[in-house]
Amino acid sequence: MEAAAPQSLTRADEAFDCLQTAIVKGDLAPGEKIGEVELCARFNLTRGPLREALGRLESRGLMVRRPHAGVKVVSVSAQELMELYHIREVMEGLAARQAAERMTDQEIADLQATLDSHETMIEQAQGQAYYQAEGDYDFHHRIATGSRNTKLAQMLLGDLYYMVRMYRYRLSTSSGRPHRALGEHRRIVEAIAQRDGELAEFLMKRHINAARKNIEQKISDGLLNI
Amino acid sequence: MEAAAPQSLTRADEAFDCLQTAIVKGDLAPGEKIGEVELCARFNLTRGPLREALGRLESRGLMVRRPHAGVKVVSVSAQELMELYHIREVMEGLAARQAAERMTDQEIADLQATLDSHETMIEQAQGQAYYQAEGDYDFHHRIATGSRNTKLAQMLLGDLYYMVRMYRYRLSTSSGRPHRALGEHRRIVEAIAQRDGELAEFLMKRHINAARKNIEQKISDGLLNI
DNA sequence: TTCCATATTGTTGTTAACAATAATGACCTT
DNA sequence: AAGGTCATTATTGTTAACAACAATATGGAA
Repeated sequence: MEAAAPQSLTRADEAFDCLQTAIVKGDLAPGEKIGEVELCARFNLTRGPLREALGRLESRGLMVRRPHAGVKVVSVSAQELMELYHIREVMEGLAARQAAERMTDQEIADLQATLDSHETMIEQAQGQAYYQAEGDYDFHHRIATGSRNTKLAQMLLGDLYYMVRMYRYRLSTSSGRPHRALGEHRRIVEAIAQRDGELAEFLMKRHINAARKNIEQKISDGLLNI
Repeated sequence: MEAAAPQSLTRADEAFDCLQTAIVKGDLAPGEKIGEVELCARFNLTRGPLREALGRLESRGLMVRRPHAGVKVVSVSAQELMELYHIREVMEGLAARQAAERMTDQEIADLQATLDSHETMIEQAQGQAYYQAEGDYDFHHRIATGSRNTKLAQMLLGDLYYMVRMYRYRLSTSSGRPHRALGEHRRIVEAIAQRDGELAEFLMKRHINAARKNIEQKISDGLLNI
């Protein structure tokens, strides 16, 4: 399929993207044992690039692979999901602090404008939580890159977010508390605009902590079955 | 070479380990462009498993690979090394906090015993900083696994430590302040033994922060050329 | 009927040959 | 002489065939 071939992208990269999005979207169910040839057929690939992609996925913790026994999508327990949020809390706290020190004024202005558009989206389509989820992702994405900490951004964007998003799709948008989250986003950006790194870190940590407790609550109420 | 074939380990894993240690030890210089066939010859591999290992290394940020242009070991600037320490600070702080909550009494006792052996090592072989470096690695390794946070341990042990160790070898043991570091280790373990997570987190963050400033100082003094 | 051993089968791991692309050098033009 | 363009070459990316291993099913014995 060379319909949407962007640029000189290798087949292995293609395979990697395909599989990653498939996992995140839930097209490949966690725990499901899946053969290589079946994957090849499903994504129009050959085993060489597929294997390379599989290795990368495994290295990122999205798949587990026992020698000669096949691969399967990793299944994360509720407990492990909470652990992911604990990691996010400290790492994104750091990202917010460094972003407050390093983002350009232009970037901060753009970020504020983004929040405005998120607000109108939420008001217009209340209930359509999809935009909120995307907006939330966009917000955290910008903070991560704004930290100018290459490795930090790489770990957040390349590792953690994919695992979290994997559950976002299944839980149909994590929080369901769009207004409150947006308010918290605004306060974080205000702190960044004032170049108050400590405050930005504190607010970001509290923000993610709140999100974690929200999910924890839902799970204990039996509203979410992971 | 089946001289030291431990167990049913796939060739790709073998290749991955070989390359990773070669990078960490400095046998593969950063920035050096190296061909696949040359790597195959050097490590007695074929291109299939090598390629898979290369993909994993790239995904972990230890190598960069431009399509059709070859691979090269990533070269990290002094600034980026400092960023790694910032990340370690928050992540290992979290690890220490969770370790204080979750390590077994036995594990804590073992950890204390390990510190004792480190102390005798330092006293006996003052100057032989290698053991100190290994001991330091061992200490942080135990805390990471003791957190019972799978993903956190994976990120620390699988990603960050390798990049840091890569420079340890080049700088011939980072700190050169063994006694002070050991004292800090002791206080951290004390906090863990008392199940004081907050204190353990605080002490661990301060410990890594001190290590970072130590290196920063050496760099600004021109004692280290990265 | 249940348990174990064995052979089969289907899978993964590996290898080597093939094709495509980018780097390199020579030649021509300005 | 300097710059650019084109052909060559060497490297990477890909493919398909081969080998090895593990899971499974079948048959027999207790």
